Amino acid sequence: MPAPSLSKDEVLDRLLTTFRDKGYEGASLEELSAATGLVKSSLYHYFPGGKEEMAERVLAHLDRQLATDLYQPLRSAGTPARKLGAMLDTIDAFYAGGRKACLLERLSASVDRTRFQRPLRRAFTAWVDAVEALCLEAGLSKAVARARAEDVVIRVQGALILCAGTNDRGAFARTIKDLRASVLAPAR
Amino acid sequence: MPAPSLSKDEVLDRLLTTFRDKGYEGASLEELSAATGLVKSSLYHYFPGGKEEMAERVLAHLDRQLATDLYQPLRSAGTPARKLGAMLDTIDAFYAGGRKACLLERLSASVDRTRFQRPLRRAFTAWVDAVEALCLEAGLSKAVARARAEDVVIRVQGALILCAGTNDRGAFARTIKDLRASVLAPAR
DNA sequence: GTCTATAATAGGATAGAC
DNA sequence: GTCTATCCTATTATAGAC
Repeated sequence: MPAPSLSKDEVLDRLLTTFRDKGYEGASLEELSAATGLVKSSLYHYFPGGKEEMAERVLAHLDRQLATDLYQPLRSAGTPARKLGAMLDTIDAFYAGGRKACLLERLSASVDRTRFQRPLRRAFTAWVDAVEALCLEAGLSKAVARARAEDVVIRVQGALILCAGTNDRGAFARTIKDLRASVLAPAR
Repeated sequence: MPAPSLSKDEVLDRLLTTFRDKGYEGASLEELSAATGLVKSSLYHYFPGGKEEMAERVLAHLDRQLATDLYQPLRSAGTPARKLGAMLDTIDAFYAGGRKACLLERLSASVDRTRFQRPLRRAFTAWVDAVEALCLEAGLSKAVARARAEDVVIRVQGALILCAGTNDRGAFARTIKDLRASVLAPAR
């Protein structure tokens, strides 16, 4: 009898993990197959467009996850400070304290990046926009809010790179800690 | 007659460009061959260890370049403020205002990254150390200097990611501008 | 929908002539 | 040192049975 297959979301989760860990070109169909338990031709059944379609669908999947887990809480009730803290907790957990890479970064660096340009831009912009709204809610000016929001994304991404490069998680922890204190601080 | 061959440094420069633009797994021998004008077996003559050795040697090449162009000026005569400005000018030019990726980031993200772990760590550490020394020279405390130095690398790397992801150079320009004003500022 | 089997090609690497 | 020619394997992708 056929093996119990994973739900679509679970398949996308596993593909996401593989793309994030190996990068787009580094993730072979063999590995994507092993990760999902689906043989190659089954993957083509779900994703007729092959690897590119897998990455695109994974990106859309991540977008939905982030909307639910990261952005939506920012728009809920609660003080800006508490919501910032919650977002940074989520980010810290999501990247396992700097141990895990970011899919957006991995796909931004892929050879086929132009194929993913639009969704990547959307994803990064959504993140910046959500933090900007939080900064505005906390009373910062439009210009400062935008800069602070961009800076959150920049420093999280940069810290992930430095951690991966030095094989030392310290920089990520310090960055998160610093962001907790600085993002909503009054403009000087 | 044999085509006039490139100097070793020129070969390494071209390989560097290819690895930086395509990433480690994205840079095929075909492309590395085209970039250098050397046929595949000629590349193996120079680099018997194949692609891995190419990347390692390119990394060492970059290390020498950075020592000369980025770190050495920081230790020369001049005020810390002027030297910071010069470093940021060099960085801005080196990454073409955010258009070009960073080789260190690309190799940190490669599947074979453990192979490059040691030189990558060395390279990132050298960069942080050089900026830290500048901060100390400017009178900042040891702890603040270290944090500021790490932050420079983190924000440059992060800004490159955000620019690549959003296809918009603005964030890189703003980051460089912000670093000019903030790196050596007195601790609050 | 899932599988086995296989095609078609690209990738990394080597042999050996000049 | 550089080339042509070739090998072997991995990779993407497809055909077709169940």
